This record gives sequence, structure tokens and C-alpha cells, in this order.
Amino acid sequence: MVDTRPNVEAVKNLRDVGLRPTRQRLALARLLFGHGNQHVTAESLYDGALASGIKVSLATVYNTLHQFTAAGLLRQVVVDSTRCYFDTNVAEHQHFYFEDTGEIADIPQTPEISGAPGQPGARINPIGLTDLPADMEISRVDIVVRLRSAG
Amino acid sequence: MVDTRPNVEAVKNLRDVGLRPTRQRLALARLLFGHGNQHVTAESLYDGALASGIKVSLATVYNTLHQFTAAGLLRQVVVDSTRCYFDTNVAEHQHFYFEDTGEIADIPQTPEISGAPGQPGARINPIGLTDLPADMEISRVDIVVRLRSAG
DNA sequence: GTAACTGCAAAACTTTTGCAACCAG
DNA sequence: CTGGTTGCAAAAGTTTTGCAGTTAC
Repeated sequence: MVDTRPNVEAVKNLRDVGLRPTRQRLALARLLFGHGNQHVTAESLYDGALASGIKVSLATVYNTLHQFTAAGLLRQVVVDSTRCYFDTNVAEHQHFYFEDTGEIADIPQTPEISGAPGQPGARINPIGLTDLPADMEISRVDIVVRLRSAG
Repeated sequence: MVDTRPNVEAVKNLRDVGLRPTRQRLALARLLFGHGNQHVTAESLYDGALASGIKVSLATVYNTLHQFTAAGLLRQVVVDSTRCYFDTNVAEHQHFYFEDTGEIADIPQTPEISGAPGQPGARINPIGLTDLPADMEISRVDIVVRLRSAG
């Protein structure tokens, strides 16, 4: 049973990023942001929407994911060259990738691992990255720790 | 003009990893390993092969790239969820990804950035990665520094 | 009313697969 | 010869596109 009451806050959030709060966007936003941090693919979100009785097309799911990403509500995670993952956690953090299952998980943040907040790449500086190509700046540093079962 | 003389060393290298040294594999190996480190996609290698007058099918290029990767001759680089890149440099190293052009470059190794040789993930340990999920071991740590033009 | 948005189906792409023909040893 | 390889074409899977119809405001 999905709560379908209009959500004043969600409407405002969408407006704030310049997106018209349509039925589909509100429903997808509820699925994405109403259940803690998630890592979704277009297909998994589409399946979740259908399972919740939300009427939406796959093309709209793709559009919405990209619009939310452009608006800074989502972050794209590249770990697998056959699928696009989107992360509802847009804070600086890194990922575990489970090679056996294809699943993704956030690497839990510890005090030691944190860099200066809001500083892209701050966390990697301690390991010696100082020289960038001319006229280039860091957009983001992606770190994926790929895991396999031990033994 | 491509040198097409049989290459005793290349034949030996392929045999060493258990691959039969066929015309196509030798030609692709020459393209891949005869011109310094490279980052190729299946399509770019296929185009390069055609341009060099090598008769090979795209399916064989895919097969060969995966066989070479499984044999440890190549390493797969995941930076873009729409394409598979392969790197002829199989040593521990990280990549720049140029968001504007989609190109990849190795991050030049400096003494400060190097970790213990042959220790997967050794380089990232200094930034605090200590706790892994139960019964898991690190297969590899991928670090991609995504760059955009400054200004 | 109007521009933005959605849904559907088709198209575009990359990658994989199945199988007959081919070739290295 | 014989099994591993190759080429082709078709299939599979994900993502994008074009356009008519719908919706938010």
C-alpha cells in the first residue's frame, strides 16, 4: 500500500530544481528518496514502480533519472559497463562492488576516511595526487573497491 | 604499411597464456602491444585493424579482448557505462577520465603515489579503508579522477 | 491555451550467441 | 584429421529518439 497523498515538500523540492512536479516524477521521487539511500538502475526503478502500482513508462524512468541527476538529486555510479546505476546518496563517498552478484554498497564513512567536506578529491589528496593536466580541474574522484568472496 | 613477418616472440607469448597463435590474434596483439600503452574499445580496435588491412570480424575482436583480459594481458577499465575500455597497461595504476571528450589517460606514477607493488588496494589503505564486509577480499581498487576543463 | 511532459514503439548501440566453415598443429 | 577459432548474421540487452496525445499551470 503506497501513500499517494500529495506531498507538499516533494513538490517544493522538484520546483526548486526547476522540474515540474508531475504525477510520475513525484511517484518516482517518493520511491527513490522515501526509503533511505538506494542504488537503482533504470530497470530496477521501473520494476519497483510497477510493483507499487505506479503507471509510468520505461522511457520516462530514464528521462527522470537523468533529470534528477542533472539537478543534483542523484549521482551516477559507474561500476559495470553494461548498466547505469544511480545513487540517492549524493554526498562524497565511495563504493563496494560485489563482483559475484553485481551489487553495489556504500563504503561506510569513518572519521579516518573523511576528507574536507565539499572538496571534490580532497580525500584522495593524502595519497599523492597533486599534478593535474593543464587547464583541467577535478570534477569528481570515483573510487570503487571491487570485492570477491575470500577463500 | 604493416610489418607482417611472423613474430616469434608474440607467438611464444600467446602460447604461454594458452591461446593458439592465430592470424587474427597475432595481428591484434601487434596492434595492441606494439605501440606503447593504449586504451582501446572493441570498436576502436576493430577500426584500427581494418585501417591496417587486417581482416577480422568485430565478434572476433570482442572474443580476443576478453581472452587477452582473462589471460592477464589486458585490463578492463570501467569509466563509462556505455562502452568497455581495455588498457594494455596491466600494472597497478589509476586513470584520468576527460569528461568532455570521453578519453582516458593513465595517471602518471610518482613516488608518492605508489603503494606496495603487487598489493591490490595497498595504495588506498593510507586513506583509511580497513573494514571489509565479512568473507570478502579486495579484487581490485579502481580509482578514476574525472576531469573537466577549468574556468 | 500553451509549453512541458509522458507513453509507446521503433531505432540505435554495444555486446553476445549459434553454427557452418576454416585453420593450426 | 581434429578441436580450437573465426566470420557472419541474428539475437539480446540497455538506452535514446520521434511524435502524437496528455497534463500542469
